[in-house]
Amino acid sequence: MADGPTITTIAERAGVSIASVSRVLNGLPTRQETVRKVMAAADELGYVRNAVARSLKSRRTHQVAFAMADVGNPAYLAMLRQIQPVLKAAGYRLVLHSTDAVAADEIDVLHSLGERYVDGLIMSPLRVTEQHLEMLRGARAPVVIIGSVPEGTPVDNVRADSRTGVKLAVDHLHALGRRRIGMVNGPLDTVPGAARGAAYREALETLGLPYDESLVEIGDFYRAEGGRAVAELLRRAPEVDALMCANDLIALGALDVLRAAGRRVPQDVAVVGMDDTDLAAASWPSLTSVSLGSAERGKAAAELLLDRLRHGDREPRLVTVPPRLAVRASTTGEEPAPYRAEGRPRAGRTRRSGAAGRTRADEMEGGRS
Amino acid sequence: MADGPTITTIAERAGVSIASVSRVLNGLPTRQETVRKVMAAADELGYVRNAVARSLKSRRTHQVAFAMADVGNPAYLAMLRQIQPVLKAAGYRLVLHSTDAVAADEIDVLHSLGERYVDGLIMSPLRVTEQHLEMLRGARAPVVIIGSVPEGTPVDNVRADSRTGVKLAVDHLHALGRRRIGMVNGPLDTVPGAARGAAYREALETLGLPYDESLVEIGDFYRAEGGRAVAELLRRAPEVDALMCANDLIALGALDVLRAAGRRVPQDVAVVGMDDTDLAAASWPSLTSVSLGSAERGKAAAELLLDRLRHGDREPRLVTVPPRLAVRASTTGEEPAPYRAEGRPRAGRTRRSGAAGRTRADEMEGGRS
DNA sequence: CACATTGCTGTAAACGTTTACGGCGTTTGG
DNA sequence: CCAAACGCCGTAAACGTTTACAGCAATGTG
Repeated sequence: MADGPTITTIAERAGVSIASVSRVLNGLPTRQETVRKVMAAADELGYVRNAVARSLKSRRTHQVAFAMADVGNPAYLAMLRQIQPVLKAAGYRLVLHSTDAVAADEIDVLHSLGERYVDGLIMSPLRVTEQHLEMLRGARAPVVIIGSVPEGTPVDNVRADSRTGVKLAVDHLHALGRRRIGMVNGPLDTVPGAARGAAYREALETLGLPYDESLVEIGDFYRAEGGRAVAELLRRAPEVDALMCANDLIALGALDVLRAAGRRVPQDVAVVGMDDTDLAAASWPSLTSVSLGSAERGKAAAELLLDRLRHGDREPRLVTVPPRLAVRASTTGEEPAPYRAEGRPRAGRTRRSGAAGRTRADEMEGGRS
Repeated sequence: MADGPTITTIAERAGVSIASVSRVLNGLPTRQETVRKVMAAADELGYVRNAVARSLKSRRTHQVAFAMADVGNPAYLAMLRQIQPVLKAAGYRLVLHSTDAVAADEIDVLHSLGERYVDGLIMSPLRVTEQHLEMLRGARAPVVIIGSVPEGTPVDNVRADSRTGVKLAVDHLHALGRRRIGMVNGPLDTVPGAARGAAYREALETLGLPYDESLVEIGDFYRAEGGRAVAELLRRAPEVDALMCANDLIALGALDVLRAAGRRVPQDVAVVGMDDTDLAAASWPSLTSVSLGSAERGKAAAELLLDRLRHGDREPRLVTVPPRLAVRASTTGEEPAPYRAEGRPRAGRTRRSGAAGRTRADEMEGGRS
């Protein structure tokens, strides 16, 4: 790991000044002969530009930070998946922060913008406090917030429309004949929790259904907590015939508990998740889920930031991504068409009755087809 | 976004030299009075240290890169999830690269180490070519490879033991009475593809089972491709009674296609995945999967790198993470115990026979319980 | 009281670039 | 043939830090 070559090394070897080396390296007009010498020297030495020195001088790091609340959450990962290629294509590197859903960490990240190790930041805060706003107003680099931020805050903003999203889902359930539609939510003091809770209430109202507190249960945005909340809700309101879950993980927990309780999905209880993550398609029955456009939001955020980095002075912009309902089996019972069963489209399905329930491993004996 | 304060600004305001400011900021011995003045000035100006300048001088960026092959792959995400907190705790930032499984991008990342924008790199290459090795030998910063690298390469190395992993799975299937065990693999010119394919063959041999080419199908490490491969395999070898899938996504594709073909899992065909991702637990039937310890490997890699950053000259180290078989319903038919169905442990499950198959959405009418 | 020691501080150099500026040699125009 | 114009190039300053070194005042020692 011997000290790498610098433009000084190259200059010496090529017999020119460091200014010339720099000019050649940056493609500024230079005599052919000099270009040749410098290139040769650079090649022989295996020279690579020092990004740090370059950043110091140019005041551009070509790095962008993305602060996600939770590295485990598929919704944020969907954003990440879109953000990454957009930045890469534009020649930016991605610095990844995880704030573990704690506000102090989010503030830390905003504060650290002062260190100028990135040119901008994309952040998706779980809650937006007054302190957040204050830091945003004084931020030392452009910030894009994924989530909602009060009008007048000098940052670009990408929003989901969870209100419409929840309405889509509730309307769908209503159209399927469900009338006792419960909700399983995450904490109400988070931005998504509050928004989704309110939207649920509103959607019921629009449909003329009563808002019944016993049909609402608060847990957290994780599978186990979601399951627990559903168990509680089932105990309290056994007549529930549909569950609006505030995210897919909660919905998976719901499926677990419903299965254990012997309730059929969707015949007895229909289930809807939110975020339309990979898990929704993987589960069985596959999960009807409200897509809040995480991927699109990520992409939009990255593009807003890049644009802002190019034209620094623009007015702050607001982008709202419309929701979409991905209808799957957990409400309709209809599994989406699988891959063309190439070469084996034998019509009559060999479904047997007692498909589930055997338990001891050593009872198994593969029934050849 | 007015130009932020620098130590020069502070020095002027506090009436001291920049050297003193720096000393105070770094906690070097200084007169109380000076400390007070500097701190006051720094506070009033909202000073934050410029990380770039600091890095240039100190030759330490406090950044580490993680190059993953595919931001969508849950196995890499599991690594990421462990790497992130380890680095954060040690005061390092994480720069995330996605190489999209193309070798040239991996080489690029290795090359870019010369820019010295990170202190070290963790990389999980899909294949290790001669060019990789050459770059690794000349790398300008410490590298940890997750995957396998020939002995003598001067990098730390964290390996999974997929050979034992596959063996665990095949033995498990064999113990369940399966004798026609197929394999659905990814491309053989990738490191995991080659290793898993060979391990499968070897495991069969150990058990005295014949290696039958018609039971092996190559697709790619994704769900749709996996499904297609399984459809093909079913057509060719309908008697197959177990499928060893080279990762969980392929296994999900297998479940899709088996369901569509009316084969029951596990009664007709048992399915095993690899990587034990979140998807394995989410699917239904839940997926028996070989955990290759992605999380543990990520953690180990991060720790190796940090250690290397502290003691630069150490011998390269090799860590092998043992595999584990997560047994679930896709082989035993036994769903893992769900959450204690709090307050509703009604014993007899109300399983009905025709649980699946209704198709038209408007046929639905929630049967209240 | 002279001198060494101690404790703080400021000046300046360095990290590796980019870039404004001036100088020099060659070409061009009158 | 001289002056102006032009093309290249090198010197030096700057980006914002850290740190070696030297200077200086106050203290301690003989």
